[in-house]
Amino acid sequence: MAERKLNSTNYQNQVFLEEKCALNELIHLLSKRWLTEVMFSIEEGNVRFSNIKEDLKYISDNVLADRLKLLEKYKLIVRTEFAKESPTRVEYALTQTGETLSEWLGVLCNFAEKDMDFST
Amino acid sequence: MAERKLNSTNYQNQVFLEEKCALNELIHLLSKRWLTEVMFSIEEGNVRFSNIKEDLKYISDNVLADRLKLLEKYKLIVRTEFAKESPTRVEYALTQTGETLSEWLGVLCNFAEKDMDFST
DNA sequence: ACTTTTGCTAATAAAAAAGTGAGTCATGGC
DNA sequence: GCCATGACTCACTTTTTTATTAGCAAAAGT
Repeated sequence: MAERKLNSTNYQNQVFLEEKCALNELIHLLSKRWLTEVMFSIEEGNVRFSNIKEDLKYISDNVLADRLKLLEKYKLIVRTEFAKESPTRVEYALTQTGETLSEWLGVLCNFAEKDMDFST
Repeated sequence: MAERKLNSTNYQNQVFLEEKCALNELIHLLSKRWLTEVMFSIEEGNVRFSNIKEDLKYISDNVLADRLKLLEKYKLIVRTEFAKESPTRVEYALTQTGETLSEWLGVLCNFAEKDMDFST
C-alpha cells in the first residue's frame, strides 16, 4: 500500500526484532487490521471478494485487496481465477498452513477470552 | 502515550473488531513493538528497568516505560517497588497469566519458524 | 553543595497504517 | 453504443504509532 523508509530507526528496529525471532514477523502480519477476520471469513465460506466485503461490513476495498494479497503472499490462502467467466470470478481458500494458523488463533482466542481482562 | 480520536473511523473499526472477538484485542496489544520482547526479557531474569533496557538495546526509555505499563495494566507482569532503598529499586515479574501467554507465544513462535516462510 | 543513579514523564517530530473517493478493465446483456 | 458487474488499483488525507530529546525527584556518595 505504501513504502517503508529503509533508513529510518523505525524500520531498522522492526528488522532487528524480526531477525531476533520469527514471532515478531508473524505478529506484525497478524496485527494488520482485518487480516485475521478475512481469513476466518474465507474459512466460513465467504470465498469471493464481494462475499468477504459484505461479511466484514466496514472493511474498505483497498484494505481488503491488500489483506488478500498479504495472505496469498505468505501462503495462508490460495487464489483461483475463473477467467472464462465474465466478469472474471475469483475464489479464495485457506491453505493447510492457513488452517493450522487458524487453529492456533482459536486457541489464543480462547486464552484471550478466559484468562485476559480487557474490561478496563 | 498519545490519545486516540474516539470519533474516527479508524478507532470505530478497531472497536468493532474488538467487540467481535477478544483475539483482536490481544493481537492489538501484542503488536505493540517490543512488548513481547519485554515480557521475554523479564522472564529471562532482566527484572529491572535498566536490565531490560540493556537487554533490548535499541528500545527507548519512553517506549519501555509504556510497554511496562501496558503489561502491568493487563496483569501480565507485576511491579514491586523497594522504596526504602535509594534510588528506589523497582522489579518486575511475570504473573501466572503472563507465564501462560508466554507459553502460547512459544508455540506460535515455533509455528512461525517451521510452517511460515518469511524469506521473501 | 554538587553530582550521580534509577525509573521514569512530557513535548514534539517522523514514520507507518488505515480510510476516502474515484477510476480501471474486460466482458456481456439491453 | 451504453451501462452494469466483479475484482480490484491509485492518489491522497487522516489517524495512530514510534522515535528523539530533554527533563524530573529523592536520596546517597564525594
